[in-house]
Amino acid sequence: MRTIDLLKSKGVSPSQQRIQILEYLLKNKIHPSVDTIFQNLVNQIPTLSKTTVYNTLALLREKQLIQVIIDNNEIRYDADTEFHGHFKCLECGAIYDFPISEIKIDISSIENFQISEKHIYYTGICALCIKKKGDENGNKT
Amino acid sequence: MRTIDLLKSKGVSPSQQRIQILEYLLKNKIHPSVDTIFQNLVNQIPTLSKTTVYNTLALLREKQLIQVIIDNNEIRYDADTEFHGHFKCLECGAIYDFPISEIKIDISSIENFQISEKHIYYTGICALCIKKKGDENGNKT
DNA sequence: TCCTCATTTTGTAATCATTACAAATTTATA
DNA sequence: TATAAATTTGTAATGATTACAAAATGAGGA
Ligand SMILES: [Mn+2]
Ligand SMILES: [Mn+2]
Ligand SMILES: [Zn+2]
Ligand SMILES: [Zn+2]
Repeated sequence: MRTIDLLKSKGVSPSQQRIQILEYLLKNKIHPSVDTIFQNLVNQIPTLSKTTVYNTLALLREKQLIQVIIDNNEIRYDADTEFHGHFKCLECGAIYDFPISEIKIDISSIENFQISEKHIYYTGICALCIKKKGDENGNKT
Repeated sequence: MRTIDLLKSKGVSPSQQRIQILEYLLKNKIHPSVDTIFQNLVNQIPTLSKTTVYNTLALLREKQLIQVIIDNNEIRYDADTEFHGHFKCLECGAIYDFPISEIKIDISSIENFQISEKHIYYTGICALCIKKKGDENGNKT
């Protein structure tokens, strides 16, 4: 489905800014921050305002076209709304996806609760950064 | 174990501020924010500075005496460092615990990653707030 | 085509949690 | 007690997010 139709299907009128922001998220699965999105689109839309990025992301989230990743310092965004886990590398800042097939919880403590969002968020150091560190230590020239 | 000994066991010198902050977290399992902690302790320690609360919490976290709950607006703290899930009520702001016995993930995508923290964070509306809402609608006087 | 009104976008100022930092205080040690 | 190290404090700075009102856009009707 084209981005325009995706927006229309949720009753959102497809302005240039909205199309571009959603398209950026659909094409760049890097869980970008508001600032990353802004920096990458301001070339194509020179008049773009950061407020528009914030407003649009809030709207897209409301319409469940994107999800938000709770992060320590800044919020990051994801056009993949299927349930999956996220791993944030504390070294390079990258956020990786990982699939989750099942969670066993004793729901007795949150029985009758109405759940709207589920976040699985790991932190640590990614394989690339571990390797990089190893190389640095190995190369005692 | 007394709070003082708990601190000593991690090599942290037990100042009055540190004792009180950790003790507060141990006795009040409400996942308080920095501000809640500060407001509740400033009576006992009138000279207490919010910076000290921040510094102490960062130290206690480093020493793994407490864990941090990633939240949308503000960071919340938990002296229970055992792995468990958190549910935040979007209505009243309360954070509930729930036990997790097992998570099945396909680790192939994050193989060789070094994991340091695992967060399971749900949001929604708690049973109390659902009931409250129902009562309000039912009481059409 | 031009006008009008609703929607959307923009820019700036305000907010608010967190951090930086240097001075003041407390604590440990000799 | 004297001295140095560790800790705490208060204030200023930072930085992401939000509020808000003016400017731009765009669809529909005369
Ligand atoms: Mn993702
Ligand atoms: Mn907890
Ligand atoms: Zn990395
Ligand atoms: Zn509630």
